[in-house]
Amino acid sequence: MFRMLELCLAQLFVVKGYLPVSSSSLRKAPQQARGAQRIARILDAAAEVIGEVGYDAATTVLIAQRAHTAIGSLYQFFPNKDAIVQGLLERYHDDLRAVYTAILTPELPHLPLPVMLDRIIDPLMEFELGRRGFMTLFIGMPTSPDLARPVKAMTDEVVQRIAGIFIARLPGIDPKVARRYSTVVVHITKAFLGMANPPVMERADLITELKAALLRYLEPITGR
Amino acid sequence: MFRMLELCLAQLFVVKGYLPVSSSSLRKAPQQARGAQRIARILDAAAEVIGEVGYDAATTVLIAQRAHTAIGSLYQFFPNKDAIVQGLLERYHDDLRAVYTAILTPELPHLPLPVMLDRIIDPLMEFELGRRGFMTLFIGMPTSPDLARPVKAMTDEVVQRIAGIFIARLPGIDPKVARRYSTVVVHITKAFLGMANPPVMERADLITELKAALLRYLEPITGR
Amino acid sequence: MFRMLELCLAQLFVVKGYLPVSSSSLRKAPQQARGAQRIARILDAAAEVIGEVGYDAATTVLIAQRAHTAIGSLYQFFPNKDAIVQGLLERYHDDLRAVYTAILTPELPHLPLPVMLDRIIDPLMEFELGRRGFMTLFIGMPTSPDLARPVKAMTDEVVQRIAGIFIARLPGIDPKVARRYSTVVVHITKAFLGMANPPVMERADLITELKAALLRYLEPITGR
Amino acid sequence: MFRMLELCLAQLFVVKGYLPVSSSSLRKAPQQARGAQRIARILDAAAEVIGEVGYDAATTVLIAQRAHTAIGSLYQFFPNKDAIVQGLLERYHDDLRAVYTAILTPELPHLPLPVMLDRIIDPLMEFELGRRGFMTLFIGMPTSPDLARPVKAMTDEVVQRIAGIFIARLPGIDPKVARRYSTVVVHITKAFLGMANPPVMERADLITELKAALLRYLEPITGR
DNA sequence: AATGAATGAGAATTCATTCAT
DNA sequence: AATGAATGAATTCTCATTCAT
Repeated sequence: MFRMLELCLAQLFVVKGYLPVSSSSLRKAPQQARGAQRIARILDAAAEVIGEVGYDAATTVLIAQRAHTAIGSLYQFFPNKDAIVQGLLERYHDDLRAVYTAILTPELPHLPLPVMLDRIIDPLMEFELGRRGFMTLFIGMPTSPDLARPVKAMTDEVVQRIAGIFIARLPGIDPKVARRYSTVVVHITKAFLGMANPPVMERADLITELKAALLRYLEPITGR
Repeated sequence: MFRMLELCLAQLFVVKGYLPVSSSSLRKAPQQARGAQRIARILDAAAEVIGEVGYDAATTVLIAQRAHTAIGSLYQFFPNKDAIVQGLLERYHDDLRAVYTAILTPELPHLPLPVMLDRIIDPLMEFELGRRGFMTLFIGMPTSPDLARPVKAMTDEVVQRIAGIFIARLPGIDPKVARRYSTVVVHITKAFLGMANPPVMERADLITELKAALLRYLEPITGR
Repeated sequence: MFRMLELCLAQLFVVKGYLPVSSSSLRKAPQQARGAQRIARILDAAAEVIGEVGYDAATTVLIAQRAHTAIGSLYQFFPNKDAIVQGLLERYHDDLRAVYTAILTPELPHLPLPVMLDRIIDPLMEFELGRRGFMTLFIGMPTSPDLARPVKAMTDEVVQRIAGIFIARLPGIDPKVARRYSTVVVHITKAFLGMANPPVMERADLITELKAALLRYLEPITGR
Repeated sequence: MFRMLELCLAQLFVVKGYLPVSSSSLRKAPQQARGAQRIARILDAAAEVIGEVGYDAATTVLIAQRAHTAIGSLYQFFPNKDAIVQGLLERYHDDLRAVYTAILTPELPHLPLPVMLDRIIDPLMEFELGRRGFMTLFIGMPTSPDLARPVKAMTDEVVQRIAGIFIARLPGIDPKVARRYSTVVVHITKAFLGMANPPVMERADLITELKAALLRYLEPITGR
């Protein structure tokens, strides 16, 4: 009887909650559909809770409650608390890769700079602003090395892709220099993301100013 | 006997550790010089420990040990853990105010932009890069509202001062717009600070690029 | 498809695993041959796991996995964890009875003491040294009363049988005294078993010394 | 007020509870008399509880309650549950050493065998039968390697000392052989200890039979 | 009957804070 | 005032057992 309700709720969540593609942080792969849904619900709950109170204050019990799950179920799939966050980061990472795949068309590096920035920043902002848990983890540099590593890996990958755009646009550029510019671009973007979470500026202004800052920073480097 | 040694050590620390000017976070004002030194030592220790392991992992016992103090003594001065960090932030705030007082000379707003930026950024960077505890707290947006408040207050004050420079430089500017530019400048600077702590770039490059980014961002706004 | 494989595996195990004669610890008697095999597999698995990690660390899930069975199936046959061990002990008890039946021939009490000891100790040692799970349970005096009871019952039965040999050999002996000697013999034997598991002595020496100790202890009592 | 009572109780316990000599398992050495008493009380409680329910079922909360102490206090001195048992074993080991020092007089190896056994077994039995926790740990071969190690070390030491007696008594004996006999003696003694805990025999009979068994086992080896 | 996900009481351990000395 | 032992609520994680499929 409650089971029915639970299943219906699971259906509602299914748009939001889905199985992470790469599941290396899981204790075991779920063998029933129920399990996959529950994993997704736990990750959604973790994202919410972490977004609200931060990593340390996000207790496993709190996450389980938010996921309408028993604490034991949580540990059936995730070996420990860190693994939950790793799972979350993996999911974000996969999502992010999907966004990049859509952004990085062959003609992108050769577009006029303002257009190129629009093409990059708009989908990225839409992606990131919709995920409070993501921002908390991605911006707030976690202290545990097990968590810092995937966050750094994710950042590095983004830096590498942006550097790739520069290299395609300016074939003669020293790759190290390209990485340096890319690093700056990524961190400035992170900074603007940080302005959105406890919002210190109108969101429209935020995006306008981010584009302005990046445009002016890059113009002397890449040309219009 | 140990007391003697302790006092001598306190003397050595006295350049670094000193009593915060405003002591609203203290349980009571220290009655003796020894007490003031102890408070300073505790704040130093807290800064170190937080810089090393982050706020949550910085236990009160760890801080007390680092300060060569008994945990009971710590609680004699600070009512709880948050108060220690508040005290730390107050002290940072006071330090920062001192730096600003030195920076904000009447002629500053009228200097050529690159010179102005040098005058602002160099002492600021020197100040901030020397304080790991500061960066951890100032960049990592603490989750507890009691801590988020002073951090926000501090950031707002900096934003206000920078906005003041813009207003002095461009008398007709809308103060709201000035604040917006100032907010951007401050957050970009924060982002570059974040690149220093687990260092992702040479420190010299960091400062060069920060100045470049701000210079180009501000040039169209303030003129050279 | 997997079922086929499972049945084949069950066949392979069938020499080792068989249904316990007395099945008082079972939730219900298995209705099909498959069920009996499954019970045997579970008991085999329990013996292995308990022999390896001890009773407390032998989780029901571990036992089920080792038995290539779902945890739910395990609970279909055994009402709880203790019942598994009780079933194991029952099986051991039955095995032990079989060994004794073979040992206790009518002429046994009248053989020369060294021959009698050979006839008793050799098959007993062979039986016991081959069953790590047995030794763990039988020597390590379980704390739970539900488990201590069958272990005690088993020990008592062995004591009784050995006492019976003494009484047959020395018709005038006080049965209480016979029991006392028997108790000593059984516990000394247990002690030597304990030396085998994390081995503290060559197995050959072990048996030699056990026989020597018992021979010398019993000689003055029973005569050669 | 409660403190007074507590201190009085501590006085009562002081004959039983005392600071372990070697305190390698402690998290930190107690710096106040209160702390030393509490450590002793915790060890006493652990011995009782383990003696009653065994190691696994002896929860830290149960031990703390029995010691009239908060769980936190327990962990102030002992880093984890294993360390409590290690501390207990250390204390037993020290006690045992004291007993041996009293037993092992220079003339011991040269006394008539029955007298020698009396001199060894009587104080040893008195020591061991008074300590249920000791027996549980010493006889029941713990599964955790961290606990098995000290138990083994203790057993080895006893074996070594007994072997020393044999070597002193029979100067030409192969030390390896002496060790073997000693091992047998120690394990037989352990077996008789095991008969005392859930008692299977009158204590007087127990000691009589132990002496008989050892006397007859050793007579052919060491002579009367 | 078989499967394995779900449940939640209970275990070990930590740490902010208090309190006796 | 200074010290550090004492406190216990809170946290992470386990595992025997149940239940939906």
